[in-house]
Amino acid sequence: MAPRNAPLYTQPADWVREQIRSGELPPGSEVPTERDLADQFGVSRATAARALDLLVTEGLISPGQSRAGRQVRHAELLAIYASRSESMDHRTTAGVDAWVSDTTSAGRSPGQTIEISVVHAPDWIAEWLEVEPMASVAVRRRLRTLDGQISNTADTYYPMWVTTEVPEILDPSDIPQGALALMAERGLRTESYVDALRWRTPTPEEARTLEISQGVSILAQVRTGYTDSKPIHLTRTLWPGDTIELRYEVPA
Amino acid sequence: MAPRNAPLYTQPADWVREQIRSGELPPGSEVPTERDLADQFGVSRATAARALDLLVTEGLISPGQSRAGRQVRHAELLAIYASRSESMDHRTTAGVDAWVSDTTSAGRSPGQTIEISVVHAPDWIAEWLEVEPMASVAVRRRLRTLDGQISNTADTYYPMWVTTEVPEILDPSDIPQGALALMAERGLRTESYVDALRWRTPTPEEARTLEISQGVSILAQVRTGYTDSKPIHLTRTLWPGDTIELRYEVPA
DNA sequence: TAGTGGTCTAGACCACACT
DNA sequence: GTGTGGTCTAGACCACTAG
Repeated sequence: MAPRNAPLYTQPADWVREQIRSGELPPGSEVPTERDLADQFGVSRATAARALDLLVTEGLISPGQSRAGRQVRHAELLAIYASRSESMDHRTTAGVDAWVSDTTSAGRSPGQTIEISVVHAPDWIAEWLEVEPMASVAVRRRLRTLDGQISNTADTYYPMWVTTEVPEILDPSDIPQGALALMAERGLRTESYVDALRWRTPTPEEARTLEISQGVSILAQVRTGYTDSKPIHLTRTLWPGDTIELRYEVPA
Repeated sequence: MAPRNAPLYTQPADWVREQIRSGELPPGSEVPTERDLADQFGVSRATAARALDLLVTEGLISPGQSRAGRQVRHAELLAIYASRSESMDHRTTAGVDAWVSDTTSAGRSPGQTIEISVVHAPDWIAEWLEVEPMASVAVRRRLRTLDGQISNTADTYYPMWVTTEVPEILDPSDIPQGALALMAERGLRTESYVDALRWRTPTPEEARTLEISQGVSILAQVRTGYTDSKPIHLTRTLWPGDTIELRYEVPA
């Protein structure tokens, strides 16, 4: 199976991976310690550690912290429909936040906290929103949880002229029907989206917020909403890269 | 800037990263060797190596191979429109393969090689294509290059009943107008897509094909095409995860 | 208190690709 | 040849956490 000259650390890695795959090590259970693995395979602790690091980047086990050790991660792949050709219009007007409705219908328990602030727009935001660099923009920062675990962060930026039309945006409480529906009521109906998807390593701050290790990468989804070819909002959602499947349903 | 108890290896990493950012180390230039870095910062070679490994996973430098050393990578982010609300219909009927037309209009030089085979469908393909597991399906494997460099692999799977309608699919030569346009001529017009996007670590074989190191992750884009709510083709495109920005333009 | 992962050192051997 | 990165060893110290 393995190539002739495979590195030594692939042996412990393959063994633990197989233990997980077969169910011998169920989700949540303790992974053998580096020292135990080293003894078992007759390798140094560094080699055993490298094997486990491999499984961490594969998302199979947690990084482990001091005495707590490493555990087998729950392999719940979250499938999110980022666009749905029929119900998109329904979602933005149904009076329910899309995140809440999507995850609830999947049998999960979502939650979110909201913070409002006004910041100077970084270059990439200014470019998408077509405002001057360093211009003031309003931000609604949402930290979303799923079944009590941190799932993603969603920061929505609005040009200031939009907030004068829809001042509720600056209110740090939940907007029951969703901000998009509220904007539509004021004549700012989102007519089209552009999503830009990038996959990168997190900054230390992002890694801390999402409670992931630096080895795991993240998916940055930047959604810009337009009305009359004019950008009116931008949402950057950061997902842990290995637990998410994004789906787009589009007419041809 | 750095936290108080930052690991030692962040120092060489930060220094080299800054050299690249400032242009002191331009794309294509040689990165200092592990041994030189170790001397310069008074650390062991392992620590210097760890610093450079960090930059590899960030996509800033190449992994390096024996005497060739490591080079600063060309930071060309390739932006691909995976869906465009207006020109989608145009692309599938214009008589030009979408990959060729998109990259050519961006001023790049695309190329691709094609292999045809018939295989038993793995579970996940059988599920999307709604055929029996292990049923025979036809595959067109394309290895695509951009300016001479390997860019991505695109494997398109067709249920066998489709190939009886469009036997040209089994011909291992380029289909000038594109397979989708040809299918449309035979009454199999793709009416809608579903794209499923996942980010994961590559298998050793995938890493070899795409000529990337195992540390870098890949984007797997699985596009299933439907006509009359029936799946008629599935394309799995594998991109090196850190060089690609996928964009979806969708009506709301 | 004891054991864990995180980090670091100072060596070493190897395959490989440039010269 | 010669220097490179890839790998491996056998130690070590530390912060942290569970019991």
